Amino acid sequence: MNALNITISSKLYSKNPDETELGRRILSKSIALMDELGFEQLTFKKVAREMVSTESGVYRYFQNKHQLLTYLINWYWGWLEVKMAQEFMLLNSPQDKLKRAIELLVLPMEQDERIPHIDERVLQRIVVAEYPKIYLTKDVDHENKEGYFLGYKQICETLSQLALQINPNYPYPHSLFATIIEAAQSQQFFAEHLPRLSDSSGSKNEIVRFLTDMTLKSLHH
Amino acid sequence: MNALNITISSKLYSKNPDETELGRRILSKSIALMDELGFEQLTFKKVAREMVSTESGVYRYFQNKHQLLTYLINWYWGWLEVKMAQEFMLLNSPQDKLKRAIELLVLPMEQDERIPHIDERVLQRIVVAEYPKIYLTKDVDHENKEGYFLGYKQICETLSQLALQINPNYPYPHSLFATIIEAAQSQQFFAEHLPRLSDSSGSKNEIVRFLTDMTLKSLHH
DNA sequence: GAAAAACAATAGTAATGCTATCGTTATTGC
DNA sequence: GCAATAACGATAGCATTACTATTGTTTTTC
Repeated sequence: MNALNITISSKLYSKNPDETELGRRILSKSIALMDELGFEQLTFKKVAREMVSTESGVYRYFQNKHQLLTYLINWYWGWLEVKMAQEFMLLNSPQDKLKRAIELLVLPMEQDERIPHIDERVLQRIVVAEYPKIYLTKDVDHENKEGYFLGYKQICETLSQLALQINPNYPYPHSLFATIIEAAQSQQFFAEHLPRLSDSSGSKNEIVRFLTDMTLKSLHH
Repeated sequence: MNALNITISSKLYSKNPDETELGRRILSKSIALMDELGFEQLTFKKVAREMVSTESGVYRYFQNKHQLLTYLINWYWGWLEVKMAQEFMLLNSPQDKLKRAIELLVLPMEQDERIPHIDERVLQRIVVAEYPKIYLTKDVDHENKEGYFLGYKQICETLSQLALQINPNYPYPHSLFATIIEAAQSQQFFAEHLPRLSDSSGSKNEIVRFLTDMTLKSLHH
């Protein structure tokens, strides 16, 4: 738990990085480095150098960089969930809530000053660029039991419940929102790097419109 | 080019594996091993051992395992494209063609005896488990210029054209089919490993119905 | 039958992904 | 306030990985 009450499975770290200076420096520097180098080129040695500590220092908090990435991505989903809960209180219709949820998934977010060691905008870029790597692994079943993907599943469940308020007979709410959440990430990536896989080159608002259109039409009876 | 006229960018290999015995053995054994071990655990040394040759033998055909994976996945898209073209000739309405395309994306396919060194069903499993790794890289822009993703873009374009026959005013055909193609893969993965991100635990037909519903509703005006 | 290409075999190298040890410095409990 | 404990920094070590290079042998091609 931290300032924002984001819960992350304790299986996702050896020692909670949120509770110490050194841990928060690991988070801060590994977010910056992962964004710069990408997951494959990141090593704990480089993180250690950047934060002026040692490799073994990082290993005391995370077993390996895969666990670190999983932690960061779960942190992001947890944070998004909190944001959504806040914003939903200001809205009434489930349609409006879904629209707002899609905006939060895609549009860049402002930095939260209460958490200075995590740059949410950079973290969002990491999620876009790396998120499927946390589950596309031979260990997925084991890691799933350990709660590695709770953040993702939780946000999918929340949005599914909203969808059923619009159309209680819609048969695929989880598939729909897993697809929407994934598309929210991959369309951002495609718009930037593989524009022929997208119609929204440039504007993120175009992606929001596409996803909203797809969601509401799917739920229409 | 091979028996089926699948074209793959010559940047995707050092020496065309389709043209020699050794090359085809590399493809055959690396498909089996990648399926068994996963991309991360695969090494050229293991492939060499399996095919009774040497590491340097594999390096003569592919610069590294990332290029090998990209080759395999492009081969798959090319092959699917050929399949679709064949089946479309038997159908008239664009709706029927789209439905059939979605079935081909999801349902297991039969082995093509003309290509004994490639097991299409195993290759399909590899695509489900590994496909985003080929573009989620810091080299994506450079590799894109080299034609690393032509197979994916081509199939997306073909389906987009079909969609516009149904609704010429639909504004997001490429985004739609990039999303459908991705969801076809990820829903198979989720149904097996992360069932709370899917409503189709078990039957692939359920996934087909979900994707068809989403596609046709999206195109509805 | 010569030249060129493909292949097998082996060696070597820098980097990676850890694990282990050990002395020093903080923190905590009593 | 002091002992016990945990955290940290520094360093070493090791098996594996991801290549690159070399050299001799076989096969193909012209």
